[in-house]
Amino acid sequence: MTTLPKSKPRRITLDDVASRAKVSAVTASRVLRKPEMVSADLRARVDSAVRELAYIPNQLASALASSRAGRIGVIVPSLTNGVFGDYLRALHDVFVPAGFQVLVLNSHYLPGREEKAIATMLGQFPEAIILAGIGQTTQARKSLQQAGIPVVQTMEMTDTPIDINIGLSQVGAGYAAARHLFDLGHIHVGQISAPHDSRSRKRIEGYTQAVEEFGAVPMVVSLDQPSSVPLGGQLITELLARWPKVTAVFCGNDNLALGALFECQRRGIRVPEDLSIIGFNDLEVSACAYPSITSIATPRYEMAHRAAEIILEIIRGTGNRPKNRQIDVGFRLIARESTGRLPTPG
Amino acid sequence: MTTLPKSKPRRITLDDVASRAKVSAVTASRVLRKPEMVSADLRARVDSAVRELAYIPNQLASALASSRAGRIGVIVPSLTNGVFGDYLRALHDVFVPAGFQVLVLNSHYLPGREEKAIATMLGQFPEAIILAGIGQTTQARKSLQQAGIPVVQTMEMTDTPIDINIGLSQVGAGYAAARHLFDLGHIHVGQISAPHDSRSRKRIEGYTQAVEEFGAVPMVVSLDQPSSVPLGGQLITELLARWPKVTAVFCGNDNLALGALFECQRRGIRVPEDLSIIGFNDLEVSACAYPSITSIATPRYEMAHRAAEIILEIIRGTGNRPKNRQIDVGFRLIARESTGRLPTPG
DNA sequence: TTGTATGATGAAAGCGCTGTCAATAATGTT
DNA sequence: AACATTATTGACAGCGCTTTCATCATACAA
Repeated sequence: MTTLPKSKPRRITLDDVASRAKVSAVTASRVLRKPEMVSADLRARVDSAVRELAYIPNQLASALASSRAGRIGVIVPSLTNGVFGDYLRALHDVFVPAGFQVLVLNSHYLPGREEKAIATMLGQFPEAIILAGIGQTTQARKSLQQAGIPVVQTMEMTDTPIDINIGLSQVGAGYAAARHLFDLGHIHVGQISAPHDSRSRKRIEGYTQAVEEFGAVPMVVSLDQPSSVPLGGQLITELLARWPKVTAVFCGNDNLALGALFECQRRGIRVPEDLSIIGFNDLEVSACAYPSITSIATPRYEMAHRAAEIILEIIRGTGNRPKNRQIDVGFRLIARESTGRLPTPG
Repeated sequence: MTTLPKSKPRRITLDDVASRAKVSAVTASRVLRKPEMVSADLRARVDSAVRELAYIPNQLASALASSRAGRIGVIVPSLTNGVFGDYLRALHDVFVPAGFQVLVLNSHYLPGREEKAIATMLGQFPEAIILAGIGQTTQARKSLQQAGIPVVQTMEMTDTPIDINIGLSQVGAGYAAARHLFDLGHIHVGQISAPHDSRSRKRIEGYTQAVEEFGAVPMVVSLDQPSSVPLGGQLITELLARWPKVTAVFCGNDNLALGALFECQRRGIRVPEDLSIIGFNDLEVSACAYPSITSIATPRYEMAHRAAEIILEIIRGTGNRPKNRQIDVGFRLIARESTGRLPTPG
């Protein structure tokens, strides 16, 4: 293997800037990191050298030398799921102004992929890691604990957090959703979901609790696929085929609810007169659908925002961890047009 | 400032692995990078040391030393917009198996933010950069050209690519959408959009061309906001208030189309009998909405896939650039239920 | 047997930057 | 005037890894 004749243009380094400004490299570095330590004169010289050479600092070298990468690692199970839009936005809103970079990796809802993503992330020396969910593999937990950086598990609650846990009770929220339907007088309450992640399964658990409490029969249809709007149509079709008496359905998330709604419209099933539909997550679309979709609002933005603030405090502060390592941000039922009282016959 | 008493646990390094395996650091490194160069005996010893110590290589150091970061920089204007879901998935599908990491930064549809994102990205030593759109600032173009790495501009076409351009004619696609409505016999064809990005504006341009060609009057309502489903409802309301005779509308994207559809349902406007609606991008939801929404399908997955493959070839290949630096991947009109022929009165 | 490819291993030298600490100049104090 | 204090600046030594390049066995050919 010989070197290509194409001479690769050498990149501008700090030394180039320094020699152009006729100062030492250290001074040039300081102008960029701690300008207040450098006299106005030299600072100006360095600044203009930076500009003239269009110098871009090599973050790799910087991070290696200072062992502060200025990075926050985030691992989410999906980039396309609207749920993580608000979540990521909140993280950016806090970290970017604070001078941190947010690195996002996708676990595709697979614990194995998440483990790999965590290893990759750790190799980048992040200063903290934020995870969605609590279902990390044992190996992953170990690596995270060894890393000695703040780790925040979000979205759901656990009694054995790796480090810090901020989320909400998915079982409780699932229970609340089902309970809402029973409270409206429904007896035959179904459930559809794409239990790709443990949170969906927890919500089913909550549903089951409510069903048992009301002495009803659980009717669950689920397909282990990525959740999507069309899937909601498929699932509701299956549910109604299996249990024609169903008058209300709890959909594992708002996308499924929307798909279910469309399918009902297509088949002339009136919502909520013939079938009540409740979703989960309260995506933006649910409020403006027709009919608007009842949902459980999860404070995703707030949750991520608080996670980010806690991390910042730990990183910059005295290193003290917050007193309570477990924070429950709760949820809220938003009743809309898609759920209605079961009409008493006659 | 004193050192914290909390002794930070030193991280496992390659030297730790090497000494545990009783080999030199170089050998340990080779076991990880080029295992075939090391004898089976030593390889086994190093491998088990890696496992026992749960060693995670420091990518920063690795990248710095080899000046190959193994990273591809991607800058998209939005993470929540479903359009970029397929796009990012395609990039992952190609790059991850090839041993590259995909770094995603968000420009929030702002050229200034994009310029900053490009600078940040360049500071990470990516081996290639993929951009959405062609509207980079002059400064950004300069930095990119200087970087000496492959740069791919996607989503739309330009005659003056920074390096490589793969996309589709947004003007042409906008024209096709409007034309479809005129061809169905409509005369009063409106347009609604959230022209946050230059692509939306190009599509309006295409619409305007078609309008002129048919000797009709352009009727455009737009709000410079992030596009969303509810916004579609607002915009259609405004459009119908201003031009009540409108019988067909071209929505800048499928989210707006969906919002418009819901608003019509709410107000008892029948789609397509009273109003035809065509969207743009062909998101998954459009096919299963009721009525299903006519849209222009853009080959986002294919486009990103080809971009990724071209980059891989350049990086690993002889350094030869492809012959044609401009690739048009086209688009496709998908007629569905939401657009119909204008009923001839009487 | 001697010489020479071949393969496996390690020593040393950075990659580009920042932390530390020493050196110097500028200022204030008695 | 002699000293102490403070503000600037630079020399040097790594951060953890990879890339030469030299070294040493080993295997092969003559």
